[in-house]
Amino acid sequence: MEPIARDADIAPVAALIADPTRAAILTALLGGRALAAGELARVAGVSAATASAHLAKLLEGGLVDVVRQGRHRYYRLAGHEIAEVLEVLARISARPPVRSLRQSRQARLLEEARTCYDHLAGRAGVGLLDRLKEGGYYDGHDVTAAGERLLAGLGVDVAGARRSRRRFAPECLDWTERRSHLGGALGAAITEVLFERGWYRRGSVPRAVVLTEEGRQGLSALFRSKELTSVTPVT
Amino acid sequence: MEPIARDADIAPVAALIADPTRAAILTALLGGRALAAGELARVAGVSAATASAHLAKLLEGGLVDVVRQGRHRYYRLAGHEIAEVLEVLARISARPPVRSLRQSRQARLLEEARTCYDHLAGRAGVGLLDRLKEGGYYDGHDVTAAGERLLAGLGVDVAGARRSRRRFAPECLDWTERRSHLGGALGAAITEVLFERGWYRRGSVPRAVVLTEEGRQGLSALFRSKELTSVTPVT
DNA sequence: TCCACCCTTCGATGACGGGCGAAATGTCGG
DNA sequence: CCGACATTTCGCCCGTCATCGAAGGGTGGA
Repeated sequence: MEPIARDADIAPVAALIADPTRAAILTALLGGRALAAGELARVAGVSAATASAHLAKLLEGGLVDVVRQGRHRYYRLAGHEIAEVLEVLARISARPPVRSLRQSRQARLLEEARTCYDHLAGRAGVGLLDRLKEGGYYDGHDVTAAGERLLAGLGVDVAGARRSRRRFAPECLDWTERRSHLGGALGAAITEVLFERGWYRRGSVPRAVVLTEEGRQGLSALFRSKELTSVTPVT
Repeated sequence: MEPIARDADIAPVAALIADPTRAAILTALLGGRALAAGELARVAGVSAATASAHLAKLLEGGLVDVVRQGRHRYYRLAGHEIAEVLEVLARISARPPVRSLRQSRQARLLEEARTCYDHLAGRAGVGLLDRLKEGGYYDGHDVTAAGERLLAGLGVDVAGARRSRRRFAPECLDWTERRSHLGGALGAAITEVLFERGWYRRGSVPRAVVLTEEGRQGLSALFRSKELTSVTPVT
């Protein structure tokens, strides 16, 4: 890891993302889960052969990892840096017009709550950060003493996250809300706990997640104030 | 500015960056200055006709702005969001091997001090943030009272930066140093003053900047501690 | 052992896009 | 109004790459 060099050349990596099929694959993987090659082919709307060729290129370029399990090959993003690139690109990309009712429903689900690789995003993610700040649990770049207690009570391994080589608790601009949610090692650790507790579960739409009834109660008890997400349920 | 949509499609923007010639043009513009079409053609190593075609596409895609001045057309990045995308891409891109002595000199200059669109980066940028933190002028996401005084004394319009719609003072991972420098509205405001005072001036290499003798003295007086940059001059 | 299934490799096809030179457009200085 | 210069537009060539069907290679279940 010795930085020896002159200007990085960003063109090859950009070229990997530039193909619509590969972009669809990468976006699907932003959900954080590893998906099988066949699923990815279906999501991207191409034949298995085509998807396989694309996955080979993404692998070669270091954008994805693969884990072989029996006759399946599960692909996932190669790390959070890759997810960050995709998110930043999304911020400056036009959002295509809504074409169908189904798409607009999916859009609303994604805006409400989704994973950004390994941490919570969308209104839910932004709202969570707001509550942490309002309650004096987070001061903009670190957890306060009160926050340390709150998160320990939930079962979040704050010390472990702090030990990570990754940035601890950076704010991360949400591309739908245009406001910050919590990213980094802490954001990932908290999100992990939210899933373990069953407060959120993965939705049917690839990257979407949904607040469960336990989650609604747990979070409102935790913060004793307004709802974490908008009151109107997304249908 | 109503976010209505479903998933953004990142492929078109990525495709704009994916061409090596366009990537060279965009990277050159990361210096923050507006450059004429002819200069960009030379930098990218293509004919004027080719560069023009690329610039038209970048313009169409909203990645660059153009300002016409007489028979010249000066192109510049369309905003700091674009610069952020390029920086994040650079972080996950391989750095090509050094081919010549001239390139390795340029590489060292860029690693020492450069602009990242509108704020200071490289060892100089990272060092500046370190000094601000060490001196208790910056607490990780905002300026302290002491910092407010220090910067006011320099002539930095902190209040103006705070009023900006842009994020005020986010830390920004430097892709050569792999540590943070100061970005956002405040990073830009400070960098502007550093240039106005002649503490830094633009170097011959596109994005590089160099510390002047006044700058060395001014900064060391300001922080009364170690040098802001490494002691060995870059030759 | 054989079949069903998942995935990759192979070979062929077709389209998209970057490249240049030459000519056209526009701008400045006289 | 004219010649020098910056930039764009035009026409053409050519390489690259996405795509698919069919065949091949592994893996798991019966």
